[in-house]
Amino acid sequence: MSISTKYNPQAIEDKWYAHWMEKGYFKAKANPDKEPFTVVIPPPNVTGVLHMGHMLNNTIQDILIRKARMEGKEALWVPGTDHASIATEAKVVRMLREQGIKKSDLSRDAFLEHAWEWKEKYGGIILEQLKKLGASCDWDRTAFTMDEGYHKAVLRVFVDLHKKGYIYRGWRMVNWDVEAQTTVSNEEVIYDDKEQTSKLYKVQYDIKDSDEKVIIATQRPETIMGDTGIAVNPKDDRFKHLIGKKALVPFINREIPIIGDDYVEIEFGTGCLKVTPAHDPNDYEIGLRHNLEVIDTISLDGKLNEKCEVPAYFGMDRFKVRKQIIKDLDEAGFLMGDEEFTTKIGRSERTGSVIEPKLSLQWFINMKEISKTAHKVVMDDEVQLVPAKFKNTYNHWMENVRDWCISRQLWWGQRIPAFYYGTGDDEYVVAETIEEALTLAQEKSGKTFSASDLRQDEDVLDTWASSWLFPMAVFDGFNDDCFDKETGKIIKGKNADLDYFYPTSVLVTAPEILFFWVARMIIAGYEYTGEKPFEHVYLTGIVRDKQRRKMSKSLGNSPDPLDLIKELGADAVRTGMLFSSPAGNDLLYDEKLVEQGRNFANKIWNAFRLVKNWEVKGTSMPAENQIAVQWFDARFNQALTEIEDHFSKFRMSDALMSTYKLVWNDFCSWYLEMIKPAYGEPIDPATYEVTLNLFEKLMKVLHPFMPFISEEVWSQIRERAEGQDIIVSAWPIVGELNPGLIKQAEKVFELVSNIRNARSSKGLSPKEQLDLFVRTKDQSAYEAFDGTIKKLGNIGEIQTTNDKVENALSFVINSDEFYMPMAEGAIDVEQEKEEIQKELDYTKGFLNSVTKKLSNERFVSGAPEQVVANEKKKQADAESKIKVLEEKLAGLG
RNA sequence: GGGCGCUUAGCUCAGUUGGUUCAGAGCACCUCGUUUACACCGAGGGGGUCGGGGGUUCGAAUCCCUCAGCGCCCA
Repeated sequence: MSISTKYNPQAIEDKWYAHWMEKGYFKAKANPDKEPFTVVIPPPNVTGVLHMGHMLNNTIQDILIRKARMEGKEALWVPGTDHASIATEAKVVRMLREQGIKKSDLSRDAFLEHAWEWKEKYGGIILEQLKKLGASCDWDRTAFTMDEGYHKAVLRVFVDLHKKGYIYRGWRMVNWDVEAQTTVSNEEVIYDDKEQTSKLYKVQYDIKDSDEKVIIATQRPETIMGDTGIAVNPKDDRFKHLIGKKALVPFINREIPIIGDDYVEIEFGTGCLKVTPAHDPNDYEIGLRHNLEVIDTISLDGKLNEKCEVPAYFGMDRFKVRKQIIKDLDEAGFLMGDEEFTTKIGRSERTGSVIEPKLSLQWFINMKEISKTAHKVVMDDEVQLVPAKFKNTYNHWMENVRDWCISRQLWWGQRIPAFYYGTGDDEYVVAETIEEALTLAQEKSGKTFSASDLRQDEDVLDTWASSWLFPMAVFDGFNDDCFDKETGKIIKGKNADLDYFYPTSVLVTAPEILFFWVARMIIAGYEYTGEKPFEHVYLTGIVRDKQRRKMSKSLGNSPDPLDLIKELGADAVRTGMLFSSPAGNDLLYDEKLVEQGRNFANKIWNAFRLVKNWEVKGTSMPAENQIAVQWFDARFNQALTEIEDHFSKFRMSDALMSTYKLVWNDFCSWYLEMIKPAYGEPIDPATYEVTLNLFEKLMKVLHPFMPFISEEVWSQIRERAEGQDIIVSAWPIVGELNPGLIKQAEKVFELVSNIRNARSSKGLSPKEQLDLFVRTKDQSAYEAFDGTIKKLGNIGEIQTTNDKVENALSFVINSDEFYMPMAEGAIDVEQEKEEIQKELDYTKGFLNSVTKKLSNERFVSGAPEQVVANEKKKQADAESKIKVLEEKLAGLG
């Protein structure tokens, strides 16, 4: 059989993915005989393309799912996408603009048609890309947050929460994105990495009935016309006498009160703060405290309106007005100078335009009450965050949880099911359908309406207000059968999938969306099912480049994952991502890591070639192979124990590293070398069979990490019947541990290393065979491994001796002495003496420190028995080693 | 400004309640090697006073204080 010396992943990967799909291995269904293991994907955005973050995130999910599947669980990974209201709408608007179509020229329905078209065309790309990675999702269950059922669920929840009193409508200071013409959440406002230099302008205000003036400092002089107060710190001796007087706004001479408020920092600026409640969140709060008027001088498009009372500014953009008013103030003598200061300017994550704080009527969810359980369960580890350090962050957010503004001034998404029948603030009803709304409206108002009298709210819901239902909604948990509108709960026993697969097992996601999404899913989960949505939340790190910069398209520092897969293979990419990725730690991406993964695949491939190319013939298993098999079996069990432990703690990269070392070091470097027949010689059938078994077990452990190569090797290593694929094979069980044997083997390996080392230190070729004399008290220690030592150390004869051997290469391990006789004159006695003396000095120093410790009365009485006993053993070992070395030295003359 | 966290070998990180194998792993690096699975390899090797200082203790990478630097979340 001829197999390439290089592993070539491309053809193999596509072949196996197609095979798995065809066999339906990814599909899961409610099966009471099995334990469920469920993962729902963090739905990628429909506008997205696969980036390195997805690679990491989905690799981890696939590893968990594949392992669970092999463990005999009903493993279900539900894929899906979310509709990404703002991002998608922005994309569609841009696309239309390129075609010369303005959104404002389209009706809502016409626009949505374009949006759906766009979604159908591009929305599934990312899921297709995940297949290249090997993701074993149940694709039949692919969910989308605007699917018909999902859409209904979102509306149903809105109606329900409104009924329960959690949803209300109110005026709030929101982050207004002038360009996208919508509010965005606090989390969607980004502040520049670097602080920016901005100017603080000093503007003088006259005081009514007084010759005194106040000078305020502001970075937004264009909002002056919206001022309704001047605030000073009541402790500020410079100004406190002014409190209660009236100041006059420049140009328009509006009388505004001077008030005292602790918020004002005495040191900052001039110590006088102009208060513009309509255009600054802090000012709004001050305004509330002092009952100040709210004058909204900036329109939704970012231009000043008539309320600013200066006709020259009407319809002018806020930033243009800033430039203009500085000139005007200066000319009129109000400007008293400016100073530079550093600030951070908030911009919209979506459009990059400067966020305008704006007072507006929005829908909110009152979070205090509804989030209580979700707060508690994480603190109590009922829902476990991994790594646990995120509990702190979570706690802090929950303790200060703020109401959630859920309306967005967009068209793409779930339109808020509120229907207005009049213009009054309270003249509306909330209902799932217009028919219900009509009934409710008539009941509430006592009047008779037709459908056309009702006007549905123009806004849609925040995308997170749909994705927070994901773990329930993907199982159609809000359908008419199982959702009880009276109690606002999902009833058990009405939905087989939900009953079986929910709560899900693990959620794997990025810490960035801990609040956006994770916390809210926990809230929704308890609200509707009374249960957690998932047992564990595994928070991955962020993928960064070597300079620790976040990977991003705009920086161009992210490789294209698909190119990478094409070049090096999906298995390599998967392991590469994982090699350096402890939970919650950022991953510094380096293509070297992926290359390491590729090298690993190649190593496995060549080990496979070696074994597969052996000629099988002969008699029984030789003794050295028997011990090798026993040892590797013990080592495998030990490693598997470690690997299981790592998995149980979600230490995925450690689990991979243990597997890597088991395969490369223990199996390839030691075991295969131990049993490898001499060149051209056949291997005995028993050793061959056992080796195939071991290889199979290794491939199983490897499968979750490297599904493709493990399946390929599995398929070739033995004849397989239909359906005997590794993906559905049984995960190995830890067998008998044999720590004694492992220890013994370690000693032997150390001996082999010493032999090789001694040889190479004398410049001898490894091919040159030597004999070995062993001087030891425990002759049995090395006996079992005689054959191994001969083979790996290229030793001719092994003999025990009671005497020193002259003219030999020698070394000491613990208190055992080893000699390899050399030709006369090959040993440099002086050099030898020097080396022994060096080791002797070191050992004496070591003994000294141990003895000192043991002669310390407080140590002997204070330390645990075990520790003291151990020190005593160290002392004895050192003493005997010194004796051996001294004898040796004496023997050399 | 408030809260949380980090600093261990050139790089990325382990190090569980202070005390067996406590100073480790992978990669990188250096030397040697075209040995018959693999140079995407093999054999061997060097490298850290655990950020600085102080304290508790018989004993500290591990606990406490402090200084310095970095990061994250919230305002």
